Amino acid sequence: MSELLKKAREQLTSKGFKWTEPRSEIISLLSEQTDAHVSAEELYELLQKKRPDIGLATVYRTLDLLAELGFAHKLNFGDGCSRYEVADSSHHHHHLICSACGKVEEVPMDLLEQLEQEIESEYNFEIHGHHLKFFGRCGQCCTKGKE
Amino acid sequence: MSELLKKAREQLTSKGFKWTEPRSEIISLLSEQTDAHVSAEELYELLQKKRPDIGLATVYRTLDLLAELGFAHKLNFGDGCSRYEVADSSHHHHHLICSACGKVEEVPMDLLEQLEQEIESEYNFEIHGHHLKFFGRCGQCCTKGKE
DNA sequence: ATTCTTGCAAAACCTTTGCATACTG
DNA sequence: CAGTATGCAAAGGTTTTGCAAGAAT
Repeated sequence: MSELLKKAREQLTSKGFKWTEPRSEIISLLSEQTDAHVSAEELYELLQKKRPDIGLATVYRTLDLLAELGFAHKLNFGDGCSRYEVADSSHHHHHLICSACGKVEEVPMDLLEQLEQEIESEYNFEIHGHHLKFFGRCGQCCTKGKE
Repeated sequence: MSELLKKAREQLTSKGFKWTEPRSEIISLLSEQTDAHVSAEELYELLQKKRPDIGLATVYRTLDLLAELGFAHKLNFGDGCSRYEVADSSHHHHHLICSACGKVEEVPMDLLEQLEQEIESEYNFEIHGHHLKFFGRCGQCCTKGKE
């Protein structure tokens, strides 16, 4: 079992949740989607190939659980469904969303820690995380627009 | 007619859209919701009191149009529906979302302009806007949790 | 044994769409 | 008038839920 799965198992069982095959498969598959932000439906489709016995509702329930435990991030790019990515504390990043073609790019930066501290002290709000999205036009679409 | 409505009318008509009573009423009502981030459904309910003849579909269509024109911001706080606020260039702000009680607070800061410039030059992405959300626990919920 | 989890199908929910009618410019 | 916009109801898509059966500790 991979390091990641072990960690997930620990987190789940320590909080009274049970470690089941469907959960293991879903977490494993989600963690393989390093270049995509998958929706529940997409993950379910991928899962069908290997485990056609696992239902869509279980995918939804597991992803929600993972998001609640902080193991995954639930993202919204405005395309009508929630999308998920594994939370990785060593890989903080933001998203660039192209309004023209819908492409989502990641920006590996995290320059908000100072801002977070300011807000925590000034607003009496305990910050657990943040989500920063930039909207605009990607390089390709900018080029196309000028042709 | 208020300054804001005039501006909206100009923006709409200059782009070939028509200025109608439903649109006028919806924009007017949206601009009054200064302390709330209303959903389409909520705005529709409010509108019912004054104009029961305006349909829900028109509210959706108008809000979408306003968001496209940049006159309103379409927001997602993870509560299952889109929420809207009038875009006001003089009032840049971010959102603090309490995971415990769901309350959304506004932070009147905009410290991202420098970061935007860095990203634009480094990633060849033309930024039009951003959404920054902080998740955590508000002061009230922190206090409750400790009791 | 007890508690949690699952699959299935149905339901709930928000949002969009088709179409005939009504309105704007 | 021509082109948009609207209301209504129906359809669409995503997500949640009830419940009986199954699995984990």
